[in-house]
Amino acid sequence: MTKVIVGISGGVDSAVAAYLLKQQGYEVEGLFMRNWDSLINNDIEGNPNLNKNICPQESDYNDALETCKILDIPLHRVDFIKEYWDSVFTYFLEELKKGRTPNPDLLCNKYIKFDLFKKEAIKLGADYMATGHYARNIDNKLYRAIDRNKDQSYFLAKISKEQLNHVLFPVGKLTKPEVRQIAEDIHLNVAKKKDSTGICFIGERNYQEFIKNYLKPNPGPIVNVATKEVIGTHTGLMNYTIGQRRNVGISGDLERHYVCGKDVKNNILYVAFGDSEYLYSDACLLEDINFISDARPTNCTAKFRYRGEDYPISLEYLDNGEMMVRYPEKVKAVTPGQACVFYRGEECLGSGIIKEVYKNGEKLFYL
RNA sequence: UGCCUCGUAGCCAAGUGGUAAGGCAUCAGACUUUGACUCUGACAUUCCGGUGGUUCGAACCCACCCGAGGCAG
Repeated sequence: MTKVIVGISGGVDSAVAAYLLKQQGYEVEGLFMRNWDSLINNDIEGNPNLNKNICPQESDYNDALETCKILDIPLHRVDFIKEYWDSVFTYFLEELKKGRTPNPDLLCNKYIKFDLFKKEAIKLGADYMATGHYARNIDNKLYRAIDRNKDQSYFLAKISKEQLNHVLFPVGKLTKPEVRQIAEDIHLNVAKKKDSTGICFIGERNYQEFIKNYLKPNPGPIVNVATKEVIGTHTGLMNYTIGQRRNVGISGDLERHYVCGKDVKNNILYVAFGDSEYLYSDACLLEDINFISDARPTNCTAKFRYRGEDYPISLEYLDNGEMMVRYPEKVKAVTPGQACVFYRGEECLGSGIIKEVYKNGEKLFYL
């Protein structure tokens, strides 16, 4: 019998994934993973769960146990707290120090779920591993989920083709409502559990407070990018992302204002007013390129943020391994540190990390 | 010292006799496996610098006081 180890998180998607595999005749076992410990990791400020008598990770574990009992499958457990810290969280902090906006979940998939977790699954005798991701793996090609609203292929865009070997995404062919319906039909304990949000394995946090646990705030001037006027004080560049409106902390006889750039060297936060041209760009330079697909197109589409739109782009492959992406349509709030993920139709081809942002052939001085 | 203007929620700011617009900020939700963006809702319970007065009735009219600024000098 073919054995599949399913990453059981304590949520609906992985639970339904396990159920579906069992229906298909696989020998299914669950593996619960814990990668964050609020006490060990000094996750104090901005943590809404400290005063609760059970931490959410343990509560999720209990849900996972209950789910596996209902499905009548065994549940294993493994902790990668140190590994998560070393290969995901330190990167996250280093990027923040550079004034960039990292997306730790892409690294979590690359280094934890589709590496350490997979190795653990193999140790447990797995022929395949499976997760509750909304994405599709067809012959080691990564495709978007059928449910475009829940598609998570963006988060998988840093893994390799090899990492897709023997990987199943059972809910990728279903819509979220269908998954919920199945969960209800088989009376799963987590059928109505709210979708999780926030950094994967860490959860919802007051972001600025959360960061304070690890990085010293360094206040500086907020400058109107159009007039160069100083119009306020920021709490530390790491607390802001490009395109951000809320929590910028200036007020007065003004229109809506958005963070449009950062000068890390001079500790300046640049702000633009209204639907400003300063928020748009038409090209960006990518580093840390990863291709899942063998295809190397010069024209395709791309997303610049999770749940962002698809934009038509052209790709230029540079000699140093970096890439120049051009999008004549102009895109709002393209942000250094975020992943630019390439698609050709339904296939997710790969990604690069945004390094510099350009408009009219010039690197934007405020980014 | 004389004259003038102004003083409305955290910040701007309408309203000039009939019972407090709006914007920004903020807060709370929705959405969301990255910090957004977007959307929805709440936001001066008799109060418009203070104290008196006129009036059926004032933030809006009058007097004085306090405070901010400007012009004379």
